[in-house]
Amino acid sequence: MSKALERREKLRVDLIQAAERMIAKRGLAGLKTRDLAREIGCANGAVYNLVTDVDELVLRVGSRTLRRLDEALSAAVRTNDPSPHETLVRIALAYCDFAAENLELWRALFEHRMEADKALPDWSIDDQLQPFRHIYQPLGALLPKRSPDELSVTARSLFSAVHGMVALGLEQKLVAVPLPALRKEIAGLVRAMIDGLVARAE
Amino acid sequence: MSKALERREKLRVDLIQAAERMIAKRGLAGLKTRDLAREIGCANGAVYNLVTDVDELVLRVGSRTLRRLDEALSAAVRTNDPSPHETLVRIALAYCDFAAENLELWRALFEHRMEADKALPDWSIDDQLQPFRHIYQPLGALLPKRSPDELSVTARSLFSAVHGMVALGLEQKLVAVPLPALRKEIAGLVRAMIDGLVARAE
DNA sequence: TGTACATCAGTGAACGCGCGTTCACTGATGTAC
DNA sequence: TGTACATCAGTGAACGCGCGTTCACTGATGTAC
Repeated sequence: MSKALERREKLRVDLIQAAERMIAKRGLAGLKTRDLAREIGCANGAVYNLVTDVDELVLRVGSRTLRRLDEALSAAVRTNDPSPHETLVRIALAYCDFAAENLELWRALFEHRMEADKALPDWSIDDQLQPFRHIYQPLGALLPKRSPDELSVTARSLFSAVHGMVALGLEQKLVAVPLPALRKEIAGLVRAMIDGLVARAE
Repeated sequence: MSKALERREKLRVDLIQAAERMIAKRGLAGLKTRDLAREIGCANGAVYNLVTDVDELVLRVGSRTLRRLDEALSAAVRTNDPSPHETLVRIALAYCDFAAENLELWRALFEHRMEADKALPDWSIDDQLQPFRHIYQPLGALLPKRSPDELSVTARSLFSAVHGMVALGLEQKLVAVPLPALRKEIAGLVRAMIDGLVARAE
């Protein structure tokens, strides 16, 4: 039996990786069970032995994406320049770079919607909260008088603002912004935001 | 013939308004030609005499939404306090309020994607650029040394940042943020951004 | 070691649903004489 | 004013496609004796 379980587990991992590649290449809407089955060498129906749902599959891929994002942000935090100011700028730029390099996977994080009645599993919710903690620390150093709750809220706002710039910047719907220009804009606005926040806190 | 044309034109307007109501109520994904036809009292096929496409219909609704957004922002600009600083805050809050009050219509603006090969018609592109001009003016007053091009870019960034806060704030996917708290956050961060931008420009 | 049996992963055809779009047809409205 | 004809909006059944999911069946793997 152990051999069978192993095989099954390997196939499950294959499936999730194939789904990841497929989303990365063709976007969330390009994810099809039949193509996945062909890719990992099994029948269409077998997918449902490995995973209950396409929804679950998307969430598993999302989980991997969030973990990689988390690593990218971690790397941006631990660098030689420990100034919280510059750390926050690096985090913002790392976010921008990650989104640019993983465009479709990153978009999938926000595009995906569950049916109204189906709840997100706990492991997925957990994943989604991780990235915030990187912002929380340096922000606390800059705004020492804020309570943990206030800091959470501000961290979230800061993240949202950067997210907005990245999202519309990479959209390219109307105006194509070259990536270096976008990075420069983000760095500038993050510095301005932090300056302003610190000045107002004094 | 004029009678017929009039009737046809009225039906066209009915159709677009019905589509608007339907998106507002059920979201972009809830828009169905058969429901629309029933709503305006004609056969399913007749829709295609009034409009070439569902895509066109969505863009027409988007056009109306953008026009209303534009009005809301205009109203935020012309108030008794002419300080560009506070004007920008009012614009941001007006954007937030508009999004909250027109949640699904506002979402539809960003969710809708044309098929890759089909281009946006000119009138639609035009509409989408209008809202920026409200930010441009007061921002120019605050940053007099910037060139028009630089100002455009900064205006866009500022808009994107506010958009991000509104988008994630209204998402409610993980953490539900009450609207008043969101407004306060936005006002705070916009003030900080502007302070920072002005300070850095000196 | 060998045989009978049980389990369950794997198969792929078929179900089911939803929906945008088309199309042959009709009937009301308008025009020509 | 009346008749024949043309036009074209309006009809709704049918097409076509895509795709997630199910399900009766098979065959390989593992267990009991």
